[in-house]
Amino acid sequence: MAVTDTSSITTLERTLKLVGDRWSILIIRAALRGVRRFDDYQADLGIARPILTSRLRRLIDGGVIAKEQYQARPPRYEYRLTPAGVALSPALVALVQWGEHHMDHGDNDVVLVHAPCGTELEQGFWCRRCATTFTPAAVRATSRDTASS
Amino acid sequence: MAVTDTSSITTLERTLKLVGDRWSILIIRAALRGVRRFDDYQADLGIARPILTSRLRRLIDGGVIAKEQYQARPPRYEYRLTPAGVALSPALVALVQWGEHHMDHGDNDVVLVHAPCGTELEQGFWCRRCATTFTPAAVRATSRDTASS
DNA sequence: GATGTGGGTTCTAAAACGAAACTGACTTGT
DNA sequence: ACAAGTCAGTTTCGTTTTAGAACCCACATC
Repeated sequence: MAVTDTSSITTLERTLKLVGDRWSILIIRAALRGVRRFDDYQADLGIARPILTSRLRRLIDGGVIAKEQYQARPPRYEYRLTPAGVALSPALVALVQWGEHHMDHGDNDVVLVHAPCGTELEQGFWCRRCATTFTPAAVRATSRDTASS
Repeated sequence: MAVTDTSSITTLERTLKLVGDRWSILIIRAALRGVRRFDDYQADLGIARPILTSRLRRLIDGGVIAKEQYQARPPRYEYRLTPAGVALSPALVALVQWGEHHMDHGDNDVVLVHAPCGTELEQGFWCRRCATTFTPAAVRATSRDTASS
């Protein structure tokens, strides 16, 4: 399975440097749930305040979260996802999905479903041209130049 | 967007405790690429040996990787993904995809494509019943009982 | 003027990480 | 037989990150 190749190591590594820790993904999920303010993140996640400070800064630098002032005096800010941050939700969903299916989940049997019909969703790769879904085995990495040729 | 709910916190947290560090995902990618042996992981990733030891142990305990003896004397082992480990590839792909699109990638423009036709893949949520793809906005979390009703 | 709130910083201890060397059980070459 | 090499780790030690508790500051409210 050729999901990656040598030259893409850097990108994944940098992505993981940004969100590949125990808190960032949880912060992003909290943001998706509507959490906006410092203290709310702190209470919601049970994260230590200095860590939250540094994670928020890193996510802001990485373009995942935007810090917006919502009142002038005293200056108060809220932290909300950028479009790039929202675009991380497939990764988040993939992790939640995997956890629900493969971790020994004692008490909770939560599943993610297609809201309109209630059917459990599958996550797949979609080819627009072929109008088909396919498995990881049919994924290939290539450079952008040759991809469009 | 209702990707998650309160009761699934535990599962995501436990999932991240298993694979939410800087190395585990990279180890899994190496395994997907065919890396099998201790020293090969070490050389491929540039990871410190003691860390590799502890990560492999954790991934084995988590059911992501299996340790198999491939020769008896001296006992030598290889570390390969279990089906659960392979099932993490959508999450891995989602992260790679996101990185390619949203990180400022200076020099590498690698994209993931549908191997048969070379078209860049999209990652989506697929509803088997409706035979349609949909966005994160149409995802809802529910308990397993009510999901199938 | 006392207390509360939001958004942090400082300080210190604990844990994780990394580099390099060492161990142990064999295999291979001479 | 003896030296050197391979694989899969462990040990040691020093550095970096992370966690937790407490503190600080500007302002708002009672």
